[in-house]
Amino acid sequence: MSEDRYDPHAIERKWQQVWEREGTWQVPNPGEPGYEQGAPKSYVLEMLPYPSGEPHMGHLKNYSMGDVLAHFRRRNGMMVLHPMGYDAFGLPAENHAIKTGEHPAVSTGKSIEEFRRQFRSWGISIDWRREFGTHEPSYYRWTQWIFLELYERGLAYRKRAPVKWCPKDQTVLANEQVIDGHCERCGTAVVVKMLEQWFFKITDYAERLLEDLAQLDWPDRVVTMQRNWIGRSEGAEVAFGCAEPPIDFPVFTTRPDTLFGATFFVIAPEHPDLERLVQGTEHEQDVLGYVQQALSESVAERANTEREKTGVFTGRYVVNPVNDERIPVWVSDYVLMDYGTGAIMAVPAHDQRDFEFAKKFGLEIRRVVEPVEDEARDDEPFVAHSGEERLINSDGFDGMTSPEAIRAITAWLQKRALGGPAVNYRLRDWLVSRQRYWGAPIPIVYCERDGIVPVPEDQLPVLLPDIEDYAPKGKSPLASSDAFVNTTCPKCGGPARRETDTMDTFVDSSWYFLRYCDPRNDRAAWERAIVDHWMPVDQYIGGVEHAILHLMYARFFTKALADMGWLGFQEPFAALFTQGMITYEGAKMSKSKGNVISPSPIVERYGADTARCYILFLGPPEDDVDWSDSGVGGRHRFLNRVWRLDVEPLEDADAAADVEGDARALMRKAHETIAALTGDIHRFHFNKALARLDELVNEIYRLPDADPRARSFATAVTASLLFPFAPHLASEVYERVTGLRVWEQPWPVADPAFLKREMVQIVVQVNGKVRDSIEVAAGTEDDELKRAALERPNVQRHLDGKQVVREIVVPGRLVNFVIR
RNA sequence: GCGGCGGUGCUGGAAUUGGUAGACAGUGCGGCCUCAAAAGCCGCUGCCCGAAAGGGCGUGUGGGUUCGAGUCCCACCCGCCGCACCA
Repeated sequence: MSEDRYDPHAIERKWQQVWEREGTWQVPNPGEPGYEQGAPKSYVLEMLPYPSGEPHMGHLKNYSMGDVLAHFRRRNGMMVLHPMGYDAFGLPAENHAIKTGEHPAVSTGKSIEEFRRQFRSWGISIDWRREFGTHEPSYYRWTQWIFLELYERGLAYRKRAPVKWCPKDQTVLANEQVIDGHCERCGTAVVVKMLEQWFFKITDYAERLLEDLAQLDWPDRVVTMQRNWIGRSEGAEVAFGCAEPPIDFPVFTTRPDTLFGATFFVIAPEHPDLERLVQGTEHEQDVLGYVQQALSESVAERANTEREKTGVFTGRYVVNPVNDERIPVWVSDYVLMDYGTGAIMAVPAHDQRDFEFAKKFGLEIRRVVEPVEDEARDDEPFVAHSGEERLINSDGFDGMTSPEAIRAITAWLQKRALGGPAVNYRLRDWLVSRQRYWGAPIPIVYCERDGIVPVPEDQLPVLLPDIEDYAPKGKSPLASSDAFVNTTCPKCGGPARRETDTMDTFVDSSWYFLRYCDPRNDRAAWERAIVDHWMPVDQYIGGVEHAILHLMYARFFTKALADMGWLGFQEPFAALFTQGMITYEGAKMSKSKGNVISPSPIVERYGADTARCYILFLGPPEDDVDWSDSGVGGRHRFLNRVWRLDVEPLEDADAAADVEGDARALMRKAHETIAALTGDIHRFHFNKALARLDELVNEIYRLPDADPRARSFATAVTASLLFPFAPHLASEVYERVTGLRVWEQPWPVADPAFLKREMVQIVVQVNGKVRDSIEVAAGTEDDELKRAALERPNVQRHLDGKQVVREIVVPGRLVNFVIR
């Protein structure tokens, strides 16, 4: 085979045609023809791509990794589900439409076409029969159905609330889509607006989302991020009552032991009861003016902790339930509506922020917890909380330690129905309305008589209409389509208006992994038995940037749908691997920055096998790497060397069982490689796996005169192990050597008989420094080892007649002489 | 501030339990082949001393444990990531 050149394009075309023709990577559902009863299933899933432009290096890496695992698991006897689809709704396509007038469906369609073409050219082993885009009515029909299911159970609700608004994209955003006060998509500073919007009640699941993290085989840092995001904290809820007007203000605190130190009260500018509180008072104008100003500031400005505290007095007082003291109510933007109850008791002696506020406005600072030592100064708050401090100025609780007081005061409150133990979560409900065009319409109509009416299931999908003008105007572009908006009430038949907002695209991607199991079902979103068979995803692979958003939402959907009886499991992704990003010149690749590197020039020049191997050879897959093509040639050279291995056909796998000498060493190397590389794949050490194949191939080249049977065997092993990484070349080489199809062969198993070494190298140290090494038969006795070591001239020189005080022998490893 | 991760040649990286640091690759240099080039093949490529044999140093810094430390312990420095006026 050495005469002809390695022509990756011819080889890749050939094998892709075979797989295409034979449907090699299709996997049947249980009960369908070809389904192997009793074979373990494995669902290998890479996060679905957002189709914009063409694939970049990150996609190549993601799907190459997934493909290695899919192939590996198939050859280990598993039925592998390995599907592909497109997360096709979303802002970039819509913004493109605004700029060019090209309908998002058209630009998205083109992009999908290109993604599909390239994925196929990479030879990724996908069951293409299961492919879909989330923008297809046959898909979003069921997205809408899920919305209605959530609505029916009170998990989707409509509410007027302060929400994050992006002035550039002219749409609301979920909390999770606001990064450091800026829009996740376009980077514009986000502001707060009062709007009526649709929410999903993810907070009902906070505790379970937290608890079930324990059963997941996920990277620690992703689990930590989710835990932080859910933000569970234990404390107490305490009601502070206002007499005039009569309003109760509950607060959450983690420090009920400091209740006697509460000298004032602060509520957030967005607090729904604020207007009522100040109505008709002389402070009303001041307060409303302050609220106006606070709301006009960007979220980022407000989050700046360096800034001096601001606020105004409301003229009202609330009563501290532990001592009946009247304390003044202030409004300030340092209190967030997003956390707790939007109101706080201020304890300036023991909280940094309250302290700053009290200093600025001359409010009382009363210490109620005594420091253990005299470390606390009067010009700063005492916030330490080691458990040893004791209470003062707190009536019957004086002398208790903080932890004791927390329990005692909480119990005291509970007994009098003034409060009690409480758990607070940072997690907020998921805002899903978007005032944008390119998304799944929310399947709701508004009727003057019947109010909010869900679109009946048999009228789904609510189709996204074609429109002329996609430009955002502060409300959904769908609102300008009379034909869409005007409808009849499903209940009373009277005139009604459709909801014109669309759903956040994260809704689409919160259940796509379920649809892959049963993608052509037009009677239901899925059949439970089929989904229960494939799910959960056994190995999920994707970028760490989805650690919170997508992964939290998908978990929530799974739990909610399981509670409804549609699913028989609680967690969607049993194991997760987060790949590192491929940057270019230090920056994240993005179309807007124009620094996207496409894999296609490399595929065109060197072939897909080279591209796949190179992207996995770059380094540990979880690490970020800066793109450079400087090593592509090296991977291509390696594949070329595999191609040029000139060996005789291998009659059968045992042909080389009894070879001797160099051939024996080669056999051992082959078996060692099988053992080590198999472990590498289990641990996602793909770069190491490929390095081991380099070593094996180098060894075959180094021993041109070894028994041809051993060389053939080693070559077949190389092709077999290379297959998950470079499937086309590996198929070709394997077939030429063995006449067989490599993917139909079980994954090779190392033969322990070949792993045993008859000779081992023993390092000889003197005082822990390597001075020589000796080659001895494996299993040589310690005394014999020491004797052999002592004979070495270089060892002698270092011993130099000095006294050996200790001899350490590590079997199979080393001898160390300790001298004085 | 809180939480997490990391620091190894010129570069990407390797080194199960503490046991030959630098596998494998890239880059560079030298050689072979060739009319020439490409491709390929061979050798060298951590720093310092040495003709060589060999020796000294070396895994962010300082200390410790150990016969032996990239690996374990303590302190520190630097970098990256996540969260953050969280009550």
